[in-house]
Amino acid sequence: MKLPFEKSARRRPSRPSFSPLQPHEVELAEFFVRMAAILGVPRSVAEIYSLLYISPAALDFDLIQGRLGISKGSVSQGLKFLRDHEMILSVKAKGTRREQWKPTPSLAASLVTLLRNQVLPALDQAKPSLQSVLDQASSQGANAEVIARLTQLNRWNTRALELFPLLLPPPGA
Amino acid sequence: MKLPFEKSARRRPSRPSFSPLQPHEVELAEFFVRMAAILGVPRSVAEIYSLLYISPAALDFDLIQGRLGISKGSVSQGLKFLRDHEMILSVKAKGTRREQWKPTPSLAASLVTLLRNQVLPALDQAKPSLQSVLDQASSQGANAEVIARLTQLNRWNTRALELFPLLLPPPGA
DNA sequence: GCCGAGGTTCAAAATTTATTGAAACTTCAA
DNA sequence: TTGAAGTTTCAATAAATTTTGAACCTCGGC
Repeated sequence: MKLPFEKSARRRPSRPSFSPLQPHEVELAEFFVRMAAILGVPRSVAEIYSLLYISPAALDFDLIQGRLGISKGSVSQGLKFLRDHEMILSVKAKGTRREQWKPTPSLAASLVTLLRNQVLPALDQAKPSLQSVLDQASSQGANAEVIARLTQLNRWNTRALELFPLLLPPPGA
Repeated sequence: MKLPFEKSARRRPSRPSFSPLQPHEVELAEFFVRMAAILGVPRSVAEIYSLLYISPAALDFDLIQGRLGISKGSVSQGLKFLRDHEMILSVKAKGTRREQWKPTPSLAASLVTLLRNQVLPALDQAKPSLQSVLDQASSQGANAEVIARLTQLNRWNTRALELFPLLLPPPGA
């Protein structure tokens, strides 16, 4: 299961004609990559975020691709992921067609959004299942302790569904 | 990155001579598997936990292996993981050599332990790196906004390291 | 409309992670 | 001690996830 910190951090070469990552940029990327890994977010996504995070100005598609030395596909998918979770913003300078990306102001808010998006649908989808599991267990005359556990699990699920939206309202709420 | 809920839940046959999982047992397992996946915990581990969770009595190694239809190695590693994160307890009946397993009383506490064990070492290891990143950025006269971001990241890291132990004291504290 | 810069898609390839099972280890009972 | 039940290890294999890149969109300007 990817026990803590084996030989991580294999580096990629930047594309020629783009400046390679500086040591401190690499170090920060490694930090983000490790944190992201806990939530199963792929390295390329963490690298993109990290680069935006440490860059003074917003970056465009080509620069990201060039400096990180990853494929167009990865950049596109990575930016999509980050966009979807509201972790980055586009700052399109007018008169140009290219998008420029920078991190959303609050990393904390970004994390909450990410978590919400990962956890909420799972809880939501689970709701009927959990009830059904409890019903089946009851009707089969299950042990009292098991019933208690399942009841609690249900209660939690419901409570979490109620609480999460309060923690950080979804966009447009 | 394992986008939410594709075709998950491929089932495994129980070993012959062990009763196959009941529908409600399967349903609960699917719930745990999905939740676990968010934290990158493998399906076999979640299945083991789920089975213990819904079983009226503590289960031994063979029963777990038989009913889930997984290998000895997986059972052993799964139990080790769950043990290491204090999510299960052994209830060895005296006069017998076999261990019997059941879930720790509080699932909530188990989760906190799991998180602590995954996150804390990462934060801890990151501390010097983050400081160094900040130093390098400063000495290279980085943009004020970037410095602010990095400073904040450092602050968070430190605060998290201080707070986590309070949330749930490590065993033996 | 047409063109091309700017991005997206998605099947195939590369990589990472999980699972298996046979061999090795431990421990208790006799 | 010895023997074998009970468990762990770990190299090999299987499965899952990520990355790549070439083909394919899409939109704004001409």
